[in-house]
Amino acid sequence: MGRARGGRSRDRRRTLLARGPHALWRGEGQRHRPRRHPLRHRGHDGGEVDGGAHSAVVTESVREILARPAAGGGARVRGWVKTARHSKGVSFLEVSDGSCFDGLQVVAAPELPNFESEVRRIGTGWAVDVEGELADSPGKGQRFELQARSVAIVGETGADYPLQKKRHSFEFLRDIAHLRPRTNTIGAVLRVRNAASHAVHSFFQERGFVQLHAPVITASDCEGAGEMFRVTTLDPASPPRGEGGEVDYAQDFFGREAFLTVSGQLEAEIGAAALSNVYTFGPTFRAENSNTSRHLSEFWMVEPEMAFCDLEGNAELAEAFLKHVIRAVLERCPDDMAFFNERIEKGVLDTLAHVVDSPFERLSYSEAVEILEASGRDFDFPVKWGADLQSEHERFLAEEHVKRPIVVTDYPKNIKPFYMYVNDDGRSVRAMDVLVPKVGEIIGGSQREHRLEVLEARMQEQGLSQDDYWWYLDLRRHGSVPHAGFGLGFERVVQFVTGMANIRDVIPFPRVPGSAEF
RNA sequence: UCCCCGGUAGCUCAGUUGGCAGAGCAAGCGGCUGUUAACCGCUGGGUCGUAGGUUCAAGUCCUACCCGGGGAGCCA
Repeated sequence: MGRARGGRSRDRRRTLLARGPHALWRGEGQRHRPRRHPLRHRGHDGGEVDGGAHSAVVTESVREILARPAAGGGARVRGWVKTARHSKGVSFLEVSDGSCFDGLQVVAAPELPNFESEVRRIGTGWAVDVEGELADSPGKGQRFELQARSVAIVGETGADYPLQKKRHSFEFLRDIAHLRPRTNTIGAVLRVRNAASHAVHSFFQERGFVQLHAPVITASDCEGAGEMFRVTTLDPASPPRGEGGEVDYAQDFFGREAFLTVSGQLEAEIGAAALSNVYTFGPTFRAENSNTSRHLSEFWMVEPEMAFCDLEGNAELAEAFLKHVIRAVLERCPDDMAFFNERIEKGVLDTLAHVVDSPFERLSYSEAVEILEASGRDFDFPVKWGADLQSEHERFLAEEHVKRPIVVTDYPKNIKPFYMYVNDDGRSVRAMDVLVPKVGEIIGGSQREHRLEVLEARMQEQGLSQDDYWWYLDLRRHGSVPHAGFGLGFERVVQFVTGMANIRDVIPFPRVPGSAEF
């Protein structure tokens, strides 16, 4: 960011960047205040702020301009040209600032002093600062247009600017992740992702949950879940070694082995054992060599944990939660969602409306097995009580059998982790998976084993050291209560809502095996 | 990690039985009074993923590797 390349203009840009968040905060607040002349703005201290070309003050966003009740009055737009159409007597620029799906059409006439010298050269991707009069547009495709009084060039593009006015493959866009937020699709994804993220917090906050900040660095391999990324400051070329030649992690930064977290669940359980209802929402890391459209090495996970709660309450919360997030996105991003419905996955709006309006299907694992056995399908993997459900089984249940999200509960004990509550039948645990069409497992959760003796027995069965989990066991010695929670893959929710086929395209900077550019 | 498919211009792709490397878009130049992925004309642009091999001749056939996609496993 602060690399000193150019002289003056570089410095100015840095100043703008430095003021950015503050200016944005003020811009957000504008919506709740009476409208005023868009070219004159008040600072937060009430003073007038320079509306000149280099002010850091955010004027109206394109979204706000397009939401004006009527044309007339001045307006200013700063953003990036999505497409430019030039003819001899007029130039059209579609300018987008990312505030909404649509750009604002700018009409530039030859009377502008820089029409020949600059305006007619403007192409896709140029950054511009335009002031003018907002008018009803005589053309089709937009309600308003900005008739420019001045068009200032802020930044040009080189001849090698890769984004064109045509469809690009998502594979290509991943290679230019620094530019792809400027595309229609990724821009829409990022706005939807933002709305969904906000909805995660609003859902829990409205219900009195406390957000618990789980650690990113952890010393124990929490659930025995998958490969973990090691965190170390030892010299990889010559780490200190013990007498047997093994690496001596006692000399490492934390005095022991450390890793990036694969789940905040165990810490969330600590929170629930005091604050009753908590949730975590943060990045999670898995070093699995997974190469699929549904896995990332770094992803965001939402993990609520509730004291005095059983599996039924857990499932109810999961259902209410998904519906809340979907409703929030539909309400807040209608234009973006219309685009996804049209260009990315036809019918996704109907699917989401159906999900929001109908209750999730509930099935026990045993019932699911019976349904699969009775389906007459020739599955690649045989269906048998005791074996985990395969992708093809989950897909059949969610996509064909009920055609909406489905909650499968009470899985065989042997295929689930040690911390899940053992049912009275002794062979199943109070686990649940929420399966949705296309994406598959979107939520995994359980009622936790809060009985010390049972938990210890389970850990012994699975060969886990009680020393490593001493604090987890200690929670069961002091005021232990039934509790439950789940983990939800945030990117999978965004995938489900947008209809995007590949999870790498719903996170701004995807990390997958062999790739951590940007 | 396994199975299948692919890699040709900046992008998206075509390339016949092994016989001169192609198109559309983009870029550059010119034209066009209101466009909507604007339109019309002209011009430039190639390590055919990489390294070997077969052949008079390889984008095309063979081998290995690299990268990407789809599916599977693992999971969220």
